[in-house]
Amino acid sequence: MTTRRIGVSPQAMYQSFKGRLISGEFAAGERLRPDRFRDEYGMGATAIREVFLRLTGEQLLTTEEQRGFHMPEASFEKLEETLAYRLLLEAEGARLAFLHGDLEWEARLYAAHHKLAHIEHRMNEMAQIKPVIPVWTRIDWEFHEVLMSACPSTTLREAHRNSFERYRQQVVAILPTYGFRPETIPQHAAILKAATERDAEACRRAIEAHLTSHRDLIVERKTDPREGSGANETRRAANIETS
Amino acid sequence: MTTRRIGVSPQAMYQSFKGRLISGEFAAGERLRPDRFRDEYGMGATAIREVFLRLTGEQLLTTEEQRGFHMPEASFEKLEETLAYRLLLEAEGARLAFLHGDLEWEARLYAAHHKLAHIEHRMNEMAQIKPVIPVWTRIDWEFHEVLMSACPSTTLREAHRNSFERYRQQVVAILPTYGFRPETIPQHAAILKAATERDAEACRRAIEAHLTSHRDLIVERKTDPREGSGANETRRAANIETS
DNA sequence: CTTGAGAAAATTTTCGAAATTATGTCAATC
DNA sequence: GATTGACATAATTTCGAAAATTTTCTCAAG
Repeated sequence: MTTRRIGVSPQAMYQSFKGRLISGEFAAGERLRPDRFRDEYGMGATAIREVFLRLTGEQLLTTEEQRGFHMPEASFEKLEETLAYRLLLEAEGARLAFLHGDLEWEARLYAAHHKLAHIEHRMNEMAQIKPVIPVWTRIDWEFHEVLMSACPSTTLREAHRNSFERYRQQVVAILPTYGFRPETIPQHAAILKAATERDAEACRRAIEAHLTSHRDLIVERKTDPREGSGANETRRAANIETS
Repeated sequence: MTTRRIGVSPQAMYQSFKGRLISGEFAAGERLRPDRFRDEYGMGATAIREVFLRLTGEQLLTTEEQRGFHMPEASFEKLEETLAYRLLLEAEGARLAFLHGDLEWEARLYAAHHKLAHIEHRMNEMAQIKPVIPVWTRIDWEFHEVLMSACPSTTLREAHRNSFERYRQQVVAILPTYGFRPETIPQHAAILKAATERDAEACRRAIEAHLTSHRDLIVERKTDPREGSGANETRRAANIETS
């Protein structure tokens, strides 16, 4: 039903590859050739190419005619733009969710927050957080997705999902901690509190504080360039390993 | 340079077809088979299919595995959702444009408004506006695009473009006048005035009044169902002609 | 008259090869 | 020595046909 011969379905490949695009596996600007992933997914290059085309439509890949596919360029400006974009959508979605969400929704939000707080407290005591980044990314998404889930507009929720993905793509390309800091824990709690009190403006401020706390990190790095320009070196090295 | 053999480039086909998707040529839910347009564009079905995939990523087409491509479904709910989505992005974009726009930008906005007011006054005196809808759509887009152009976030401007296209797709599928009414003229003028005064809140209200004036039309039709359910009949008939 | 199984038809998707375009190399010239 | 042009190489994109899937049609049973 889901598998064809020995390969995976295009839909599964789409989901899988999107996860890789926003988890920092590839460096910004890196060229991605479809036939490079043929064996890995057991599909023809054309089928992979079609998945890439769809990801291009979602701005998670770029393409120039006759130049192939590339990872989108990353920059502080782009990070700020996608941050503001996501903030705009998430604050509005949360506002609408506060108007429509019932007790069931509140309960699901608490459940999602509990999972998130659990893993984040664990990360806080780990020396290397890199291995848990993919699972943390998923749980972080689940929390913000539950927050939006009581918003009745599917259009807005799907746009928010895309903004989340694009923001994360910028974050993992630029920030050495992949977006996690100890401050993240009370920030998520503040969002939960604002949601409980149905205070849209407080929630907007909490989300903004949550997202913009990355800026401190950027300033720190800019004044303390011990390890080069950031996370890209690690990323590139990881790529060399796998090829 | 732009043409290959006898056909057009995929990029040109993409632009052209997107125009057709938001001009009401196809009915909501209609199935669109790539090979149907092979002769028209002088390309293989696969190349057309790839353009469709990209448009799917932009939500201007839908696809289900093994079920081909379809026009997105249209409904009053979806119209309201895309309206709210576009309003959110355009109001924010205009707000930022007010902070960054210079005199040159203001001048371009007046130029765009002049063109728009000209064609809208002409439309107001026409018996059949349908033939000028494509050119009006383009000029209407130009005005709103110039309004956004002083917003420094490319991310937001591109998201707004997509919201405009998706909103228009809903409008032409549902509203018999394709979104044009006599009230449109002073509404555009109100947006221009708010921009001149750099009043973000007034601009937001003007855009909202502009977009939501369609609702009157829906209410009118619902209480006066002289011509069936709306514009779809005309649309479907036009399709039969061409097949 | 409705329902269901099986087969035929139509459609979507995939594939490998061909055509087109970009890139890299090397020699010749200024 | 640097630049330019031609040639060879590599990569991307496109194509038509084959494979896989869904839909439609037929016909018999309840």
